[in-house]
Amino acid sequence: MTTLKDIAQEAGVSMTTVSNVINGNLSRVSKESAQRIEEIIKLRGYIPNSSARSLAKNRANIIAIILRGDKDENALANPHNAILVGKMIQEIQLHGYHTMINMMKGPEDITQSLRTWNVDGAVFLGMFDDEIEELYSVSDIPKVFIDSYSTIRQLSNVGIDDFKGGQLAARYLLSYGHQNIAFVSPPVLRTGVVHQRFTGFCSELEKHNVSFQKSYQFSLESDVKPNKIIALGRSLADKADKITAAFVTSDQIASYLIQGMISAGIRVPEDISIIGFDNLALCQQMTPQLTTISQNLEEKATRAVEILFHRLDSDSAPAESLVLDVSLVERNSVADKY
Amino acid sequence: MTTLKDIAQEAGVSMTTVSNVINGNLSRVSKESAQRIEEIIKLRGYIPNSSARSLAKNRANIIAIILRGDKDENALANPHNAILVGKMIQEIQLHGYHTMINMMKGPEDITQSLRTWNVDGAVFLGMFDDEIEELYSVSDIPKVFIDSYSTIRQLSNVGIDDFKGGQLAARYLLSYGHQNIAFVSPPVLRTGVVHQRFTGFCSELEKHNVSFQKSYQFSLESDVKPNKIIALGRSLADKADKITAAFVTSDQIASYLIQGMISAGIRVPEDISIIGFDNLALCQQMTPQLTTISQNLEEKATRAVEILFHRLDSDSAPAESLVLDVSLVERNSVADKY
DNA sequence: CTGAAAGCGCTTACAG
DNA sequence: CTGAAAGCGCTTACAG
Repeated sequence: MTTLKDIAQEAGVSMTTVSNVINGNLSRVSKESAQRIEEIIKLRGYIPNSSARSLAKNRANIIAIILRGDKDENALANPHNAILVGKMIQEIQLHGYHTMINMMKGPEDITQSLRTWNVDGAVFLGMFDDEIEELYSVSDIPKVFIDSYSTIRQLSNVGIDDFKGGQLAARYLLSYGHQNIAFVSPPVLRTGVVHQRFTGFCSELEKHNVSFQKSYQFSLESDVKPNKIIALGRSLADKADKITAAFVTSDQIASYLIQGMISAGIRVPEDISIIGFDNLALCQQMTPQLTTISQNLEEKATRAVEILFHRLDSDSAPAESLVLDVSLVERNSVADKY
Repeated sequence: MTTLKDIAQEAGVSMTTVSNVINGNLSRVSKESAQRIEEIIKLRGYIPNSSARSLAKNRANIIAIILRGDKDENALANPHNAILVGKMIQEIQLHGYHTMINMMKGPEDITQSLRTWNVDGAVFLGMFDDEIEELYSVSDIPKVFIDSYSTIRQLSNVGIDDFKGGQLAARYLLSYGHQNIAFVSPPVLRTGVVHQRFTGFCSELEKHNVSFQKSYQFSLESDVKPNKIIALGRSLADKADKITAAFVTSDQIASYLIQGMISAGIRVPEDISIIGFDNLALCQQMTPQLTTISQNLEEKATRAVEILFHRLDSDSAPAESLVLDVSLVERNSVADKY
């Protein structure tokens, strides 16, 4: 393996000089030396050893992406996460950094990975609010969160207007004459995201003097397995004489819910209208195509990385938080109340 | 930051001894020393510096996952890739290693990442056959490929029986009386996978004395955009008087194709039968639910990582290759020929 | 069972 | 514009 030392010897200069050209400090090197060194580097196929560099500089050129991974659940099987992660990797690469990925069980083992590699910064996905504080106390590298609601002051977060999303869904359904609307989601309390959507949804109903019935709220177990959702779809189908529409907080869940309804002989949207959330590709792959609240995942990813690098570039950079807009995308899963 | 040296001083022993207990060489340390050192490590929250270790040992405890990323395409937007990657990360973590992810443009920039970090091993996804050779020449760390068909001898690959997949699809369609069957896929030539499926498909037709018509083969541009697929679906719909079924080499493509057909007023499976490939969750989220050739992605991921670690554990380990089985999953997208 | 010391491949004041 | 040398935090023969 050829090292910096080899290059220096072959070029007849000191290691300092070689190091300077590698790091682009051309002001400290004569044009001729620089050129000669560049050539030799190319010729020998020299690649600097990042471990050595990281050790000397005390930083690694690595960004960590941390995914909340419940037990043996594959976090990337969720398209929402997969798209975010994929896009972030691309962006990180564009910045000339490397990406390390972790599925996190608890805050402890995360710090471990972060510190052991001198990771420069990290972005966290799907962290629960109570875990965030702990993360702050154990590690002081720049962090940005995606979709977290936390009371911590200095938190950098990129999220969407979940409250508005709930409002839009309610308003749209109301405009089609629906009053008896079910709300279907993962456990409301566990994440701020779902809670906000729920609150926005209810507030819009109230504004129109429609009261939301507690009994129309359906929270899935944290364990979101298709079978449970399909079963719920069937039981909603039984109530189709009362409930005429449902706001479902994710397209994924909506799709299975609809399958459950169909299998129970209920038609969407003729018998029950459904509106989803996310605007995944799935919406256009299913029948009926799904009306949904759209969020821009790619932008969410891009912005998160952008903010992280702002903070890396100057450690005095303030904590930025961003709330991206959402909008309603009309397709075929909502119809007039029968 | 507390270092190994700090621990050694506090424990009143040499760095050698501390290093030994950290690395589990307990045979070289007295029980008492070991215990005392462990305690101090815990107390101080000491975390070894991986860069330093990597530099000294010349290996990093990092596995790289390399994804083929066409230009600015998000490789993880494809569920097939996302599931594989997610599962591999989990497995790699279980082995106590860290995961680094790269979207690859060309073989050169990959070697760069691999070598600069002293990566221990790498798994490659979706590599084209011609790129593999180059990868072999530029880097000699253990590699395993997923779904590659290459003529290289010593290649470790985990794949599925694509040929059989094609056969199963053909046989099933034939059993429903279909003879005029379209074959829809990404460009056949570019990847061995699609080619094999096509060959298996044709061979089964031949066996039943049905000849496959060249004009029934539809290759999408390498640029697989939904709109193109939907357009193809519409044009297939026009031919529904001749073509009665289609074998589509991915569920993703099948779903859009069906949307195109539906929008053209053609029913699936009544007018045209469709069979997909992969058995993604999507199959159960769409209507009609998709009959497909099933492959076990999680196992593919697990096995790939397993093989990689075999080779890490003993460098004399032979190149293992694995061909996982496929099977047909019957759902509702295939019907008797009208 | 234990430790002194060289070495891994870089970077970075500092002096010139 | 250039270089000698210390230092980053570990591991590993080697000697005892």
